[in-house]
Amino acid sequence: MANDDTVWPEELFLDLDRTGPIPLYFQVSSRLESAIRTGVIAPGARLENEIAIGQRLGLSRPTVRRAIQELVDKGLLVRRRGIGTQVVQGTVTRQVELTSLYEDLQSAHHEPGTHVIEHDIRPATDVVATSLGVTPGSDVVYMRRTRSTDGVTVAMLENYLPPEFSDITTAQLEERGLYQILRGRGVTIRIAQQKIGARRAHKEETELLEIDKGGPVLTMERVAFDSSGRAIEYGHHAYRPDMYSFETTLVAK
Amino acid sequence: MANDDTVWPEELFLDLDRTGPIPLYFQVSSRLESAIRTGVIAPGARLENEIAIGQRLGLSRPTVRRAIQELVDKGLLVRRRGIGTQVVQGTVTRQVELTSLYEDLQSAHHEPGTHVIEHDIRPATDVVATSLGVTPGSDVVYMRRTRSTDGVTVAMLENYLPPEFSDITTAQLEERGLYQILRGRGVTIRIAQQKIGARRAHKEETELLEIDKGGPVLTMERVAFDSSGRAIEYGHHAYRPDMYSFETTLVAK
DNA sequence: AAGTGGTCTAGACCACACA
DNA sequence: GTGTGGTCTAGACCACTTA
Repeated sequence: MANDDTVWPEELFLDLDRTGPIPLYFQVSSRLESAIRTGVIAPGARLENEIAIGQRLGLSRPTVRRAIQELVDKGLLVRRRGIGTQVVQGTVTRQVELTSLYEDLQSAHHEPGTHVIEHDIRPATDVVATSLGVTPGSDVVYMRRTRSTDGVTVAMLENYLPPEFSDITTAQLEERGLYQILRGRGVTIRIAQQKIGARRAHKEETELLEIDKGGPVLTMERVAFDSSGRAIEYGHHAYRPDMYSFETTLVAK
Repeated sequence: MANDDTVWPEELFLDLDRTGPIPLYFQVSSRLESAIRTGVIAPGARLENEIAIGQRLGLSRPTVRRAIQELVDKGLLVRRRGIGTQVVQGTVTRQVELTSLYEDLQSAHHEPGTHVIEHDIRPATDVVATSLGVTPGSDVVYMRRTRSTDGVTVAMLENYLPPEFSDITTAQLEERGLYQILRGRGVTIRIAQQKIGARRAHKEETELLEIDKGGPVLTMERVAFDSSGRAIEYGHHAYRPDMYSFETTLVAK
């Protein structure tokens, strides 16, 4: 038995709720995550082995393993067979998540704003029809918006949705993020395919985003699917590169 | 019991190897994945329930669940409680993986080439020192390379490594990707933090990447860590945006 | 009411790293 | 050899969806 294992404050895990709807593995992993992020458990610290943790918390090994696996997948912990589990040394940053830009900006404690430039119903071009899985020429919902934070315009967003969303109002779009509106209608985005690139700003983007003439924009093209795998949204977005970038943490399997 | 479940060809899973080193869940998930990608199992098709699959294959439910979970994480399958498991409708693309550009290009069936412009040992600037976790001013390995495919230069790469890698030769760098060299030395990259953005090309990039003057480049900044969580590589790269973009599939938890 | 995935248990054997 | 994580089993109960 190794004696240099980190032993975290007992209190951290003593009030697990076995009756409520929150899974035990999630209660453990989220508490462990905040302990790591706040530095209560230091980078490089070694955890006890899985069975010992299980005994300490009164949980079976698979449950403990699942909690640890969550944090391994987030890049906060590293497991090595024969060695043990350690807190990663490197800086900890947030994952790129499946949220809309509005929520990204919101959670970063800024004041997001939206302006709707166009919002109508129009026939689907071939590219749009293919992405959304509708027949070319059939009606789709189109919207073009700008997104600003603290008064500065950071992005221009063009989106296409299937016709069943034609009752979304312009006022709703100015108030909330698109994904928030969809969730309010019981539609949850589950999978998104994104392609990130760069190009010169178009004339209109130059004006709206206050970019120097011929300057660069960061672009993202996305198709999003709901829980049943049906395409819900196709969009291409242009971002002011000095105001926005994409951060990711990749974990190798 | 539902009778409209997809039943795949029995042969697909009848030769599971229980003696070899390949986990059963991996054998099942990889076969299922290729069956989906080749269209043997159609988009939208429904799978049998997990217990039935287990009986069919002679596996326990947790093992079957894990195999399915692998494909859910890749965005190929969707699971809904009370409903079942279905193949996603949308187009299937490949995940952004933790590989170097060299291997990305290689696997896309192109001929990658590398040219080393600079390769030396120099004192670490504050940014580099912070990223690699070394003391500012101490020696680090520096390299600047261009990467080409089919004779066209697509990227300019600047990288910094800890001093223990000072014996990597320029010739090695021209032959193989950096990550391949590191793996050959027993160093495996496990976690990487990336930041993707855009800016105007610098003068030298304009020439090397044959970009119009003042044109855009796609940039990536990365810190990579090994299995123990130690920083192994810091780099910032510039890509020709008409030749390269980043594709990702995001799956919401 | 029946069927599904979501969670959890209490064990077991194995491969790998290290002293 | 000892300790670790990696895999696997054979059950159990629950929550949710659909009929």
